[in-house]
Amino acid sequence: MKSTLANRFDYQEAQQRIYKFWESGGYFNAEPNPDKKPYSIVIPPPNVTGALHLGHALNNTLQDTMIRMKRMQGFETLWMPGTDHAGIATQAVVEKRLTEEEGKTRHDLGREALVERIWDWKHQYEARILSQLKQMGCSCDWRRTRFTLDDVCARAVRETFFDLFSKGLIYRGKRLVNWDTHLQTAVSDDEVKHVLVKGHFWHFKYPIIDPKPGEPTYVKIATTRPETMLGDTAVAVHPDPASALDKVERELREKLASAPDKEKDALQQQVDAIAERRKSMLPQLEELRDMALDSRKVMLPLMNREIPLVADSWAKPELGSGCVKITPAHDANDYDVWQRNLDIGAINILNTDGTLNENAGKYENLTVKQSRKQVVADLEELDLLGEIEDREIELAHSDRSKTPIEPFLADQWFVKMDEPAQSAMDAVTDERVKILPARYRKAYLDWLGEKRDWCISRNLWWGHRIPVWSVQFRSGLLGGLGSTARIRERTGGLRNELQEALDSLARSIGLSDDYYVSENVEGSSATCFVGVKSKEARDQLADVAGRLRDIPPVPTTDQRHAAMEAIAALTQEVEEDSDVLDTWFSSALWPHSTLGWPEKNESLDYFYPTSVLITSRDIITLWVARMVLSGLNNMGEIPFREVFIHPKILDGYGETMSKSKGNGVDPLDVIEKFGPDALRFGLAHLTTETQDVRMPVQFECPYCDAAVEQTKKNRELPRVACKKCGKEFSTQWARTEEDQALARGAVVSERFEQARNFCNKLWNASRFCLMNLDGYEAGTVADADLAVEDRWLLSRLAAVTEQVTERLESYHFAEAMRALYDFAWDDFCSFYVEIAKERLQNDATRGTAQRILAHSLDTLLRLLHPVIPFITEEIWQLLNKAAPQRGLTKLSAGTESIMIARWSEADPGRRDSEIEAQFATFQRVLGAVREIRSRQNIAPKTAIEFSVQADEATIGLLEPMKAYFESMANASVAAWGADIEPPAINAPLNLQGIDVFVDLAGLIDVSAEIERLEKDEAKTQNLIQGKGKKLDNASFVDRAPADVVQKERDSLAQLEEQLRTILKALADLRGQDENK
RNA sequence: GGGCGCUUAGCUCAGUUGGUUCAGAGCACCUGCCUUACAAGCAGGGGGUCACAGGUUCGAGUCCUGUAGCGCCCA
Repeated sequence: MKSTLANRFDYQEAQQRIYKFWESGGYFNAEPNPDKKPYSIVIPPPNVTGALHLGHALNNTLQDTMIRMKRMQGFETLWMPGTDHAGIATQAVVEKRLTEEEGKTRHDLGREALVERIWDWKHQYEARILSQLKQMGCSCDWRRTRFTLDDVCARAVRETFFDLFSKGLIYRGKRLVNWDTHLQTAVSDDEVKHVLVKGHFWHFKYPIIDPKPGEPTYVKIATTRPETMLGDTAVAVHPDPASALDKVERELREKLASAPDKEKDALQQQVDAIAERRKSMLPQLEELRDMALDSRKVMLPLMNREIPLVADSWAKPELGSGCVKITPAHDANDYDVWQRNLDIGAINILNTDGTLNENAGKYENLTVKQSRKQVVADLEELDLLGEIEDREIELAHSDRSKTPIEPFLADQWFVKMDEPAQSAMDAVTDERVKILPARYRKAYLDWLGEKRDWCISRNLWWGHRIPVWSVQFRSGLLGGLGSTARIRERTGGLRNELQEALDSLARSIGLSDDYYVSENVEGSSATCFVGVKSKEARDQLADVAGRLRDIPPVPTTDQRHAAMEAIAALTQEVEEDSDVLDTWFSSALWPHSTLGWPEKNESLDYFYPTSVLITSRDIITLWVARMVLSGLNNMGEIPFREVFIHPKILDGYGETMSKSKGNGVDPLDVIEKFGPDALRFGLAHLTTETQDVRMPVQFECPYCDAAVEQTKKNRELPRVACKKCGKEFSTQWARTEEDQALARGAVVSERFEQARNFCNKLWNASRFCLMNLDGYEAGTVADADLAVEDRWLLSRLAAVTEQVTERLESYHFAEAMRALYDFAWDDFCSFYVEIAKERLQNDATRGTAQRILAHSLDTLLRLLHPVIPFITEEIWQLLNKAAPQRGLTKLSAGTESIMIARWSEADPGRRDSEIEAQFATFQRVLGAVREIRSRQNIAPKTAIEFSVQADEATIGLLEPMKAYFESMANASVAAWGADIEPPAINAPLNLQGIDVFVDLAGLIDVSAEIERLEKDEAKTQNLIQGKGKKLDNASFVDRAPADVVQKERDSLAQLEEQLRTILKALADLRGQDENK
């Protein structure tokens, strides 16, 4: 075995073999087990739009690390995997491809065919994503894999919708939505990004109708979107312009009083401008206000529509003309004005595709852009156009299509948020859900605190269809006109009849309570909505709809037939809502829907609430908050006890990584180059408490492996030339055949090198152990048999075990990695293994050294396994062969897989600060000898002698380490003691309380040594001076704690001692120099 | 406009409850080593006015205030 063990871990070969071994062992599987405590995590389902990137890799590394540690700690551990359908994003990529490759739109294809294509896409990317996770080593229970659009999730969605619907928490309303004219759907506020663009500010004049003498003949307004004037329904003026101006002035003066000088001028100018306005404009604004109160009107040009002047505080007397046009259907602020002045009405001038509709008169069918141009031209013609200013405008863009958003009045479904939001806030405020790091609590609470109703409908085809049907009653049933109360009574009766007929229909196929007839549609007495719970119930309504369109009914039972006839007698049209639900509506249910809710089952009971959610900060509001409120609503219980928010990975320029920018890193490229363990260790090592980490990325030349720095420029090119070999390689942008023919340059980061090197170090240290376990005899080790270095290592091991456990459990991943890295490299490899080399040569010491090596390697592997599972498993298997039984005080056999080995628990009894201090002294002296050796350029093969002057206690500590100075520094002790004579020609090095002298007879580079000592002298002088000053400072001596002062005094004395040594050595050397 | 962060070595980052032989790590750089686990390594070394300005304190990279720059989120 030992001779065949390669000096590098072949992760390419081992990766699949080990993963299969785990899977076939069933170690990933979780089943409710009353003898164990549950620990569960649901994966933030990656969306199937594309493959995973480095951010996902980080996210999943952290989850797998926690899962693997908890599994080893004896918890029944479930990591629930799955993917998300991501409505808009996925439909958009498929539609885009459809256009690019076939020149077709979704309408050419039709709903069913498009959805089918999206399913194809989903299958392809889901497979890719799951494969990526597996290659990373993720230990999910794959049997349970879910998709937000699968049957299990769909059932949970329908159940939730039906519940909220029948509680009256879901309603339909005309609301201003962010309309994406390209995708032709509403998008949520969170999917809108504001971009600063260059635009204009156009000033218009609207004539006043029948001005009285002395009154103005027109009002001036301004807009950044001229075409919206076609939908104006009012012009507003402030109801109390005088006090509004006063208020603004007061605020400005306050600001002025405390402003720094350089801002004073600008503020003063603003104050002056207000004063000027009060003089020149206030009378007219007050007059307009009076006219508004008198119900006077203005003439909307081009449309020749009379629209009222209204008094509303949205008009700002300190800005522009003080008057503002009101377009309720196309501006959020104007919409609010409408809500305060309902009489003015709202006129929608847009079609869903962004062209103007019939309400725009002669501008119908023009695009927004065209109509804007035309409106401006026509107003100019009428001499109603004022000045045009250049201005930068924050323009809302759809994050999905990158096209400008049009505010648009549309029918949408909403969830009332007051109560759900409050419940979700309470859960965090009272810490049933802990958000870590705590600073993210604020974002969560602030957002929920707004309690804005949640728009849950999306005008898409890909997603959960909204389970609502609109029903129109037969007109004859409503009777003639009557009072509002009469109509309400009558429609109420019809709804009851319909509900009864639907209940009967449900019962006829063995369902119950699957329909809920809601209030009438806003403004209509003939139409109401029916919420539908189950899929079966939905199919019944589809049949009813067919029956109403005279499609012959399928043969059926009498009861069902009767119920359908009853419904048909009541209704003349039954229609399914064509929209789908916001994706977040289904992902909000993820923690319980994946466990089978609403079906009651053991897994749900056992694993819910989950233990922790690990995610990144950009979806705290979109997802985390909604999961909490959905969990509380459906389960009556929070979905997870903790939320850990990890950093985002940015590129070297501080920009987020993304495929569309070309700076995205594919985890598989990193795995190929550095291995899965290095990917994971590297990512965990980055996970500090900061909110972002930077990762400069490079192209890797496929020909010569050179790293080519990625720049903002070359990252967008289809081909890049290697800086080293000059050959060109292709990038992700390669489209032409010529480009694609070139070898592809992967995008990677050097930041994984450290982790790769660490894995290699671990591999080789293990290799060393394995090679030296020949003749290993299992057995416990008595404390009396432990050497200094053994006790030191065991003390360190106990400390590290405790640190790693504690740090991982509190999500301090980087700190845990640092502890492991430092221990494995510095303590275990650089010292323990080096010392062991000497001991392994000696039959008397060999046995104990082997046992400690086996035991400590065993422990180290277990501590590392959650982060670097592959390499630790491989070594574990080898160790099982070389040393099947291991343990210090109790022997036990290595488990068949390290995955199911017991997590190491720190033994506080092994902690020994004295031994650690003693060993540190040895390390310092050894370091001093090595330093002098190196300074003097003494070849490693040349043996040297050194002396140590220190108190007897220190020498006593060093005594047992004597042999190791020889094996580790090729240096032997000439003399050591409290009172020794330094060698005649020596290089001294001062440690606190210890002087090390290396005998340099015949070896010395005198001038180099003098130079070094002079530097040392200066440094020491400096320190002495600093300390002297400090101790001369009466207030320090008086006010600082006594022990601090004493420490300074001791330290000064020591420094002075050191200085004497340096000066003496310098004098000797200078003498030596002259002698030469 | 509001919120949350960041600014420490050429680069990417650590730095606990404020205490001068702890300003540190990895990469990069320099010197010397193919020392039988590891050259993806070993032994050493150089390199930082801790963004800037104030303040609190006997003492500030660390606490407070302000300024500048950068990033992200929300309006």
